[in-house]
Amino acid sequence: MPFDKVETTLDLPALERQILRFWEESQAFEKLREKNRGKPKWSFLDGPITANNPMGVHHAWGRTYKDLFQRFKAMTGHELRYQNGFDCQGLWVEVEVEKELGLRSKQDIENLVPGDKFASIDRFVQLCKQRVDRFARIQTQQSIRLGYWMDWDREEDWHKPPDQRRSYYTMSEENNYTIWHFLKRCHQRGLIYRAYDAMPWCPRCAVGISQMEMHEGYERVAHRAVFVKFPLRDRPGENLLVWTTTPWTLSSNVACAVHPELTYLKIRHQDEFYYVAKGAFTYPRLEEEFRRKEWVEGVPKLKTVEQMFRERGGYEVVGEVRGREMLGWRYVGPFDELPASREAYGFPADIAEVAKQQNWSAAVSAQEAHRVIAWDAVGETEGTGIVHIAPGCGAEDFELGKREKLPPIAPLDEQGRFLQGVGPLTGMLAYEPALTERVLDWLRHRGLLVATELYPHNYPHCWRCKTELLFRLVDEWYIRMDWRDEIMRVCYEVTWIPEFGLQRELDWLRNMGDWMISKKRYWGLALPIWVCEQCGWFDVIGGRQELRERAIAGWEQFEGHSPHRPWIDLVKIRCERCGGVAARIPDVGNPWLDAGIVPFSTMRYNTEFHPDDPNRTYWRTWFPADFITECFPGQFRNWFYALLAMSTMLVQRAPFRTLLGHALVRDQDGEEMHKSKGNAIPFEGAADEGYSIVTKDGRTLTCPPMGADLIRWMFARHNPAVNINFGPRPAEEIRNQFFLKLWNTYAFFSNYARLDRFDPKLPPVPMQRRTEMDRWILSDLQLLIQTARRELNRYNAMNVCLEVEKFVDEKLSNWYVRRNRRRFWKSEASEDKLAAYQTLYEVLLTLCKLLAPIIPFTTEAMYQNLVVRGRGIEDGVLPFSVHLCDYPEPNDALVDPELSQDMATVLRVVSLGLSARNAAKIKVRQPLAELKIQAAEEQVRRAVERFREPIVEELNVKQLTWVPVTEQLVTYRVEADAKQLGPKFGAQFPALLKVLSQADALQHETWAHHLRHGNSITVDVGEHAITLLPSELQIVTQAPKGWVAAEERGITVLLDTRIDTALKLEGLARDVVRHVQNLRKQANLELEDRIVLYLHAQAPELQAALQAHRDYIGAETLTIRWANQPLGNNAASTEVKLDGYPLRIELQKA
RNA sequence: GGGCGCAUAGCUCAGUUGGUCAGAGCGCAUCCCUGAUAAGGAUGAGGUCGCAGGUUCGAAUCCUGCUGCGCCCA
Repeated sequence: MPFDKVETTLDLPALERQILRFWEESQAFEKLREKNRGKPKWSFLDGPITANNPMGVHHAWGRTYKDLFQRFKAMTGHELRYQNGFDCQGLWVEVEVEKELGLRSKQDIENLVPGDKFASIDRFVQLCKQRVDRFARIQTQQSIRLGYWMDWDREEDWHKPPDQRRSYYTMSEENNYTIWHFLKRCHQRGLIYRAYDAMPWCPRCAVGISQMEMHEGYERVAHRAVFVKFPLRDRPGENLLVWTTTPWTLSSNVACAVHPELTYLKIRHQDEFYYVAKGAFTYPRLEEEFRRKEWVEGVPKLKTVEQMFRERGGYEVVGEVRGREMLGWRYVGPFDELPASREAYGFPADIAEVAKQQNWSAAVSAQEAHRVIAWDAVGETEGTGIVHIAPGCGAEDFELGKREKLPPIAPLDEQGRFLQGVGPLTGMLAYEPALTERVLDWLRHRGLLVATELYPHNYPHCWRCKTELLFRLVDEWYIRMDWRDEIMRVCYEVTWIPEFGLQRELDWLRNMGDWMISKKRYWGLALPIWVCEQCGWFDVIGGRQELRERAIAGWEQFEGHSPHRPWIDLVKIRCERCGGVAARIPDVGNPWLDAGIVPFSTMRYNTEFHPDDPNRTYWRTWFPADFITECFPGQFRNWFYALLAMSTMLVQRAPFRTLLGHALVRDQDGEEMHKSKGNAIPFEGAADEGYSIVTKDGRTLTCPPMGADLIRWMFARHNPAVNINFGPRPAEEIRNQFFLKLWNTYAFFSNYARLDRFDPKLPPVPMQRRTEMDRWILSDLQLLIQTARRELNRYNAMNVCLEVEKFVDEKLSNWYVRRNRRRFWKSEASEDKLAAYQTLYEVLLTLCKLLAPIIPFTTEAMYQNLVVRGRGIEDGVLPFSVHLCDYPEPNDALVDPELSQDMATVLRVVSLGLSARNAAKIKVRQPLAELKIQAAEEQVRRAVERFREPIVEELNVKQLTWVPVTEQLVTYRVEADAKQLGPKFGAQFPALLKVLSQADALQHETWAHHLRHGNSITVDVGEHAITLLPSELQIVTQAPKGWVAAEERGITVLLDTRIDTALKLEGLARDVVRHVQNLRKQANLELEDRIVLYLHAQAPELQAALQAHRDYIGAETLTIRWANQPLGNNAASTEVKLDGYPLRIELQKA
């Protein structure tokens, strides 16, 4: 069974496609599951990926970890679940479906089937499900391409409902009903409540935006800001000067706030008086931003308030008043004549009703309530220091309103359109420019408008559709989180990687508000809250069975549908308070509920769905998960939070034991990846198809595919706590630095083993009869196995990869193979050659298994050749795939610490020798007579004696001499650092130099000795004794004439640089060999081809070299016949120059 | 304003029981190799390990304060 020939040009994507077919045909994954069935369990819980778009390359980071640790656990003999998860429900899917259909509003959605809201919602929800299915399929294919082994859905599975598929889907019935169970538990503890708040609202999506979502949508825009006067009621001719960037909210003004401790100016301007904060009056607003160009194109610099008054005819400061003295002043609001300002408890009526019930407001209208109130948050750096308060149009305003018992005016419907009762604004959209103009007209007509300006600021936009947000007073449902201490306790059960994860999670838990769980949308968890329209009673339903039992209407129509809108909305239950009919609230749920329940919903916790396992045996087996891993930014308040909160509520335990968080993927220059910037990399592009990116300087760069293994390695070798800079440049680096070295070492082995018909099944050469080099590489290999096992068990892939890179590069490729090439090249079979093959074979095979979890394709390809082709598995001893192998165990008998240490020393000595050659500018091909080595440590001597031969060969010297420390090898001189000492001593410096240069050798040695021990020296210059610091002097090593020295950390080497004729000729011969080899290659000869060679030179020196080293040249170049005459036209030929002398080379295959 | 994290060579980053740890890669310089070849190798220059204190025989590593940056929260 010969080994296959291995090409040294590695086409990773092509190789991977081949391996994917092999796995598919050989059922490798299924065989692996069979192999591990019944073994100890290792429970991995997949965080669901949002099935809304194709995966980007950034998803591959987490998925690399997921796969590699699962594979590692499989190879160490564990049974796993291999269940992937898809996140299905939520606004993000809705928005994409809307885009596809060209829908612009909720009205459009509800009119998908014209005139039939129920059918429209049904259709929309179906389309959302279909989109999820579409992208779940795509992501499945992509994940398979990454080499991610999971129990993926197959063709037949896609036709089944989500509950019956292999992956889990958060839209499944079991998932939704299990959340109901959780919410019911919350309700039983009295934690579910409904509350009103003035919250950010997207008028296009007609939905509330949570604080967290709002952070994602800030953009700098310029708004028309207005200065408006509010006439004071009991002070004729006097006005408050108010400023706002949202003129539409003036329609809902109820109060004005001042800071009680600020000083306010009273200003006379055109026979009227204005109040404005003293600091605000002259404050250079946004000057810093203007200077830093954090600005909006085309917007002029802002004026100070003072400047505006001056431009409008001047002003005069006539007095000062403290904010606290202004409290309670009553004023006339700009829209007081409209009905909305005249309703007691506020506007519109339903809000007023709530305000009355909840005691937010006194029994007054906005018009009656107008007054100056105190607020500590009022500042002087924007506006006028007098803040207009509209409790129906801002979160802080709403809080203030409740404190002051002010009636809220909430003038907008859910699309941001003004309701009836707001006069000329009625029917207009709050965010349309025409509305602002109408407000300005209204103010102008009444003489209230003092000035307008364009004001640039960061304003929140909808994170999905980019529409500017408004603030609306709406009711939402919440889970009260006053049981946060319970969750915090549970956090300590978890091993957090990185460790600071615990602190972050605790910090979030300490500071988070109540959990808003409702969204006024269509596609998502149907919140199981039924409300009585008569009396306001509500209850939470805990599952399908309970709903069926309590349904008084609609169950028949609903039955057979998943618990989604609109069907679930048909089911009514009995109000237990008044006996009326309770209907489900139309809201859908927060998607983090969907993802947070999965430790229960995917593990047969819900006995309604698993009547065959009433004691939850399965759940007890797999809960809690041993391991989860996700991208951490954001997840401390999202998935991790939801998991911990829900599990704490249900079972008072953490649902996972270890959490590995990783940071973000950036482009190769450290910039955030964005499709619009052109620097984002699609997954297929990186893995398989090639891709292009736009670089920092705007050029488009077309890049070849990396292959999945290269992607995986780049992620695996990175520190998970730090953002990764990902792109073609680092990919190329890693490819050359690691992949090609591993691959070419493997190719080297395979190709020679093939020629030699090496049989891996031969009895092993005993260790005592292997070379020290063999035993060394095997020893270090055991240490590598130890490291890999230890670090993977700690979920630290980076340490494994970095150690492996070092091993492959420094030890295996650049030392072991390089030093041992000739053992493989020898033509005769010998025990030494067999030992070399067996050693390298074991190293490569072990590396295969060691790395199989990280780079499953490359290692499989290597394994197929090394084992299946090269050894044969027909005896059934060895598995047919590397992934069915056991993970390597270190063999302590092969560990030899002394040997490892000695080899490390040898590498240092060689490096020193090369340094010396470099200093002498003599290339390694030129042999030299002698190398002397000196060191104090006995261990160095042992190492040098032990590895005399490789050192001699590597440094190409004829003789290696050990020199005891008692013998003087080099001399030291001390030289002044003129840059430091010149300025220090000035005119004295030349004298100092003279003293140093005239001191004798012994004196210099003594000084050097002191300095080397970090001590200062004292020098007499004229009549002064000068103290010199080690940093001010340099120690110069001086070698004897004809020698060159190098020294480092207690080891000194001395190289004889004198080249006599014999050495010269040998050097020339080596050059000849090199040129012949070059020509062989040009002639496309195979490694093993024998040749006829013709060499011709005129120069006597060259002739002498050819003659003296004829046998050597012949042996090196596989020459079996020497030609005395030129070989003619069929031969490959060339003319080269050696040391300036021409040499003619001709050769042909023998 | 509070929390968390980061700060090591021009760039990107390794460096956990505090003791040859001052490192790697890229870039740069000089050179080598030319059967790993649209690769590879060697050598070299380059850092007060953010700043200031403290603990210790000894600190890049532990503690405190400060500065700067990032993220989160208010």
